[in-house]
Amino acid sequence: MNLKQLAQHLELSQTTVSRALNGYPEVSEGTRKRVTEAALRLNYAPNARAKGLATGRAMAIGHVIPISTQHEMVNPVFGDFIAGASESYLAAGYDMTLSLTGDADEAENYRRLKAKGNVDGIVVHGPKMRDSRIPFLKSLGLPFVVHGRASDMDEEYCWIDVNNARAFQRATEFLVDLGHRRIALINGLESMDFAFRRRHGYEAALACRGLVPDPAIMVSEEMTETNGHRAMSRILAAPMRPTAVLCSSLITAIGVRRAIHDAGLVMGRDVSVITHDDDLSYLRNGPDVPIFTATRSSVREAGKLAADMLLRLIARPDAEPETCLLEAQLIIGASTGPAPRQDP
Amino acid sequence: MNLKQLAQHLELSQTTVSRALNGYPEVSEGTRKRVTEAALRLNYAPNARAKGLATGRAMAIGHVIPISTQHEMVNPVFGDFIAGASESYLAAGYDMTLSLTGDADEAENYRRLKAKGNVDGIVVHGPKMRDSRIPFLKSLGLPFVVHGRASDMDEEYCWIDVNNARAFQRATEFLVDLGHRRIALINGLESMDFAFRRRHGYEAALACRGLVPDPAIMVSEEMTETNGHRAMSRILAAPMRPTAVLCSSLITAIGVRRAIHDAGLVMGRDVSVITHDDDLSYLRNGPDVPIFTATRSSVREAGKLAADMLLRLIARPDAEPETCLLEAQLIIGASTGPAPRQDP
DNA sequence: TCAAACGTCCGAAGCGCTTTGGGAGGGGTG
DNA sequence: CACCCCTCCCAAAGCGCTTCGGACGTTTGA
Repeated sequence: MNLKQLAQHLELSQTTVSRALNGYPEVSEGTRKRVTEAALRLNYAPNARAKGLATGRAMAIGHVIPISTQHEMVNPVFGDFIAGASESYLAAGYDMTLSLTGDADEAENYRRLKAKGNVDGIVVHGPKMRDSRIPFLKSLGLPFVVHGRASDMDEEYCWIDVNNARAFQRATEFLVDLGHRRIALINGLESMDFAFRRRHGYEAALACRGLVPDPAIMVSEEMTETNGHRAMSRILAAPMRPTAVLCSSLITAIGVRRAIHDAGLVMGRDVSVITHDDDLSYLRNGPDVPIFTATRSSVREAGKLAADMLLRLIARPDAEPETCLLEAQLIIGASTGPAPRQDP
Repeated sequence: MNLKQLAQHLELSQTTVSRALNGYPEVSEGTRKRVTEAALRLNYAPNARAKGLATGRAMAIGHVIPISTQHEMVNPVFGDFIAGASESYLAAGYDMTLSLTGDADEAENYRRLKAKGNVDGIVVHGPKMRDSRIPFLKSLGLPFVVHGRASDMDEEYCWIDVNNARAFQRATEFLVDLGHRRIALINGLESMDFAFRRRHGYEAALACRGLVPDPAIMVSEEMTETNGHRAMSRILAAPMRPTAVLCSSLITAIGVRRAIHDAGLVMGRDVSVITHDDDLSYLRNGPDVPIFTATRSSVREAGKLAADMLLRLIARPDAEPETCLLEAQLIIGASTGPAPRQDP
C-alpha cells in the first residue's frame, strides 16, 4: 500500500492525502478524518526512503561506537545509554542506526555516514583526549553530540558529560576524611577522556590534603572484572598496602571485591572501596543499601539528555552549541569505613 | 556531491558512472578505473535513500529488542550480540537499525517497520514461550531470524539458539556426579523461552538420577546481581540448605557468590555454583582458570551467525528456513567441588 | 456589484539513484 | 562489401514521496 494507491482508493490526489496525513492546514477536517482513518485501516505508512528523499531529512540518528581494536569489547554502559536515547527518538519519530567501527577507519566511516545521507545527526561515543573526530565532524557539517568531552580542545561543540573530576575529587576527599592516607586508583584506559579527568580529580584532592599520589598504586586498564581483580591482587600483595581504593566502574569494583576477599580481607573494614556507578539496569549497586559507596550518575538519563540535545541541534543548526555537565551523586554504601589503625 | 555532479565532472552519463561503481560488466576497465578513482577522490558515496528507493532494498537490518515494560532493563547480552552481528553487516554493506519497543505495541511496531521499508529483515530478540510475534512476522512476509526459540510452535522459522536444555542437563548431571543431591536453580524469568528450557534440562537430569525438584529452591527472576544475591540469601537461610546451585547468568552468579560469602560460606567448598556464561567481553569468567564452572556459549558468535543466516535468507527468501543449535561447553572452574559431608 | 481573499483541492516537478531499451562505432565473418 | 555481433555508452522512465504553483468555487469587503 503506497500513497498512490491510498489516494486512488479515496478518490483524492496524492497531494491532498499527503497533506492530510502530515497535518497541513489546507485540507478540510472532514477530508483529513477520512484520510487518516483509511490510512489506519489499510495500515498505510509512508515509505521512509521516499519520504527522506523528498524531504532531505532521514529522520534517523546514528550512534557510532568505537570498538577498541585490540580488545574488541563492547562497553555495557552503551546499552543503557541507547535505551535512554531511544525513548526520545521514539517520541520524536526518529529511528536509530548503529555503526560499530574499529578506531582505524573512523573518519572514513563518518564521512560515508554523511554522504550516504541516512542520518540527520550522530552521537559520538567514547571520546578520547584531544579527539580528532571532533574537528573532523565540525568540518563535515553533520550535527553531533558527544557523550563525554575531549580535553585540550578549543573547539566549541555539543557535549553532555558527568563531572568526572569533581566526582573523584569528592570521593577522594571523603576517603581522606575517613582517615585514609594511602588510596589506590584503578582507572579506565587513560587514553579515554573520562579516565584522565578522574585521575585529575583524585590527584587534586590528594594535593589539597598534602598527599602525594603514588604511581605504584595507580592503574589504568580496560574496565573489566578480571582486570579489576588482577590489579587489586597485585596492589594488595605489594608492601605498603593501601587502605582504600577508587575504581572507575562497578564491574571493575566487583573484581576488586573478589581480590579483597581472596586476600582474606574484609571490604569496608580492611579496605574501603569507592566506585563510579553508571546505574546500569542490569548491574544495580544494591537495591536500597548500596553495596559500594559510589559516585553515581545514570547513564540512561545521560542518553536521554544527549538525544534531546541532538534533536534540538538538528532543529536549529545555527544555535549556540549546548553543553550539559551532570554532577554525580556521592552515595554511601557498605564498602567504606574509617581507615584501620594498622595503617602501614 | 551526487551522481549527476560526478557524471558531469567525468563527462560521462549517470548510467555509466552508476554501472562502473556497481561493478556491471558493460563498462570498460579504463572507464571504471577513472570513475572509481574520481569517486574516491571527491569522496562520493551514493545516497542510501535514493539507492534504496530505486532498488527496493534498504540495505539495512532491524534489531527489535523488547524492553520489559515492568523493568525497563537492557540486557547486557545484547551488546555483544550486536557486536557479532555488525561484523557480518559491515562485510556485506548492510546497516543496522535498532528499535527498542515496549511489549504492548510490538506487533504494530513490526508492521510499521515493514511499511516504512527501511529494513530488509529483522532479528527478533528475547522470544517468549509461544511467542505471538513469530506467526505474525511470517504473515508479514518480512525475513526474520529469531535469537532463541519459541516453544510449542509448529511454525517453521529461522532461529539460532543455544541448546539450553542440554547445557543445564549436563551441568546438573555433573553436580550429581560430584555427590550433590540438593541443587538449587536460580533461573531467568520463565516467560522467556530459554529459562523454560533450562529448567526442563535441570529437571530431566534430576529425574534421571531419581531426584525430585523442590520448588522451594527454584527461583525465576530477572537476571540481575541484586536478584541473585537476594534469592541465594533466602535459599541459604532456609532449612535444608542446598549444596549446589545453578544460575542462568554470570551477573546473577556474582550476586550468588556475594550471598555465599555473606553467609560465611566458601564457594566451591560449602556450596558449588555453576552458571551459564555468555562470554561477554566486559564480563569474562576469568582469564585462564575460570572463576565459575559454567556452561559457556559465546553470544557474540551467535550474533554473527544470526546475521549471516539472515543475510542468506534475504538473498534467497524461498529457501527452507535454516536453524542452528549451538552446544554450550561445560567448562570447569573453581566454583564447584564434591558435595560436603555435612550435607543436611 | 466586482475584485480580492479564502478554503480546498489537484497536476506536475523533483529528490538521487537504478535499469530498461536502445544506439553508435568497430572488428570479425561470409 | 554487407552483415552481424560485440563493446561501450546514453536517454529516459521509474521508485514513493513532498511541495510549488495554480485552479475552482465560495465569501467577504468596499
